[in-house]
Amino acid sequence: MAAEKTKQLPSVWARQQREPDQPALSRASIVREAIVMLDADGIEALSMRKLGARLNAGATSLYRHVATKDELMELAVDEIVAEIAVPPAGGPDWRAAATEAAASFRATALRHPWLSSVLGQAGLAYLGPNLMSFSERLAALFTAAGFPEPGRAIDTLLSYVIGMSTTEAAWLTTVARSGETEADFIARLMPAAQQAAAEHDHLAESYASPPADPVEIRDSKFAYGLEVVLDGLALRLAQA
Amino acid sequence: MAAEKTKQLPSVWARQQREPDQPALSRASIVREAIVMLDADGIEALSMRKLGARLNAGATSLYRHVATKDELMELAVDEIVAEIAVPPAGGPDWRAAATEAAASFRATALRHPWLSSVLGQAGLAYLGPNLMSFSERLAALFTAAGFPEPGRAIDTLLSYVIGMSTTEAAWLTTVARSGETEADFIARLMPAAQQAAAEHDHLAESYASPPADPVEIRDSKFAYGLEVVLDGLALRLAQA
DNA sequence: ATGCAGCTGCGCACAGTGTGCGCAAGACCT
DNA sequence: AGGTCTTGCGCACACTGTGCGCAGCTGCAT
Repeated sequence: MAAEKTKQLPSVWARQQREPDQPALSRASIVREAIVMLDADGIEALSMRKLGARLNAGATSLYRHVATKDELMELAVDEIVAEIAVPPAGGPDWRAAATEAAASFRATALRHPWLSSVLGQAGLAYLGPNLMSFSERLAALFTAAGFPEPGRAIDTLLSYVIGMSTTEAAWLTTVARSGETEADFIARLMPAAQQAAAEHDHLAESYASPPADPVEIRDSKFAYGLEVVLDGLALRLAQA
Repeated sequence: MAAEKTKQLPSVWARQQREPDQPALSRASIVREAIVMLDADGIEALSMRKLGARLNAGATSLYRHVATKDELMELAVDEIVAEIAVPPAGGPDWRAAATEAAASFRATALRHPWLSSVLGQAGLAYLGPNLMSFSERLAALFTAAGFPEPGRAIDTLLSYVIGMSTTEAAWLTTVARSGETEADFIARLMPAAQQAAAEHDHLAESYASPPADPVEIRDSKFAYGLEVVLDGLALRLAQA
């Protein structure tokens, strides 16, 4: 038993060579695997122990490459931000470009729903390289479009996109935790919602409509709000 | 020592009457005290044990009134939502009313920065009574203003407000954790930020401007984006 | 007056969490 | 050949949420 624990057998044959192309443990591999776990089981399922086990390592071994779990999350967020596509600046249609960037942000946030949880706690004060270049590309886009205060326009657009995506991601997480399909979950929630809304005229009416395809509803809701924001921004641009 | 633990002395005189006006433990008092702790020390400082201790009760006693910690958070959120003021519907100026509601939401979110963390994880699927009446009042406001699709207008506005408030709250939480004033924290962060932005032309320029009053900056940033969204909504209203 | 049922609070215990510390073993440079 | 540096790991600590069963109080039925 003690021999098992020390794992150090006297025979050389028992000791296997380490694979050189398998970098064992590295910051990159840790972050990559953390993202896999986060995507699969959500934010509260990620623990250093489980992550270590997934990497054939002890929990505390990870701390050689990552100062703290919070730092790990920062790295994971920055890694994900790289997935957001921002069209190059200088194109003829800034609105189309902004729409594309917004859609890419939303798609990324929905692909990794835990991202919103982290943003809610830590915001965008991360300074990671991918986040910086994301911001830079947005700044280039809006500057080229002629906005006198591109920073404000970006903050406005991003606030909308973050708010809507966060709400959606939280909803999808709740649905996923229930183990049901979205339609089933809605159907099960409906009576409670209608009862809670019974005292409120406008809400009751809005709950009265028959259920439609939830995915389509969310898509068109996002598109509607995005158009509203872009209309407002276009007004600012025209005034400049 | 054993006598201390059982706390049950044989003498009647030692046993003090329970104050009847002190309801000992109740769902309301638990939620109230939880909010106090959340406001004071943030979301990660709230534990059932500490909360119980604050109420002169054991940790597990709370579970008689609250099913789980998550449920406690739901109750706390709904309690806070009651603080958001929405002007009555039917006034002459829907924009002013919407602005007021948005400002009240933001002020509430900044007064209780942990709220954003919870929203990021659970969204608005709560169905609490205060949240329902909040939604109802918004619906009344936008319906009275004449919006053909008040739900979409509300979702758009709320997404912007949530996104901006969440970002702000997260930033303020980070600042608060540092123990410095916001200005000091910014000053300390500046070199790192400038270095990270060095490779990016537009960002470097935006970081080059001298530091201004951060509170004023945030206020005007919020107001700018709000006007943008309301302009976009006004356009929809005019087209109807 | 007596007994019984239900409610409240609590201590114990379990299975987990993040992470500091010190040790062993290998890698690499001198 | 020796010394320094890096990497992984086991142990331990202080803490978390919460299920379980027990003790005492309250109020109602007999």
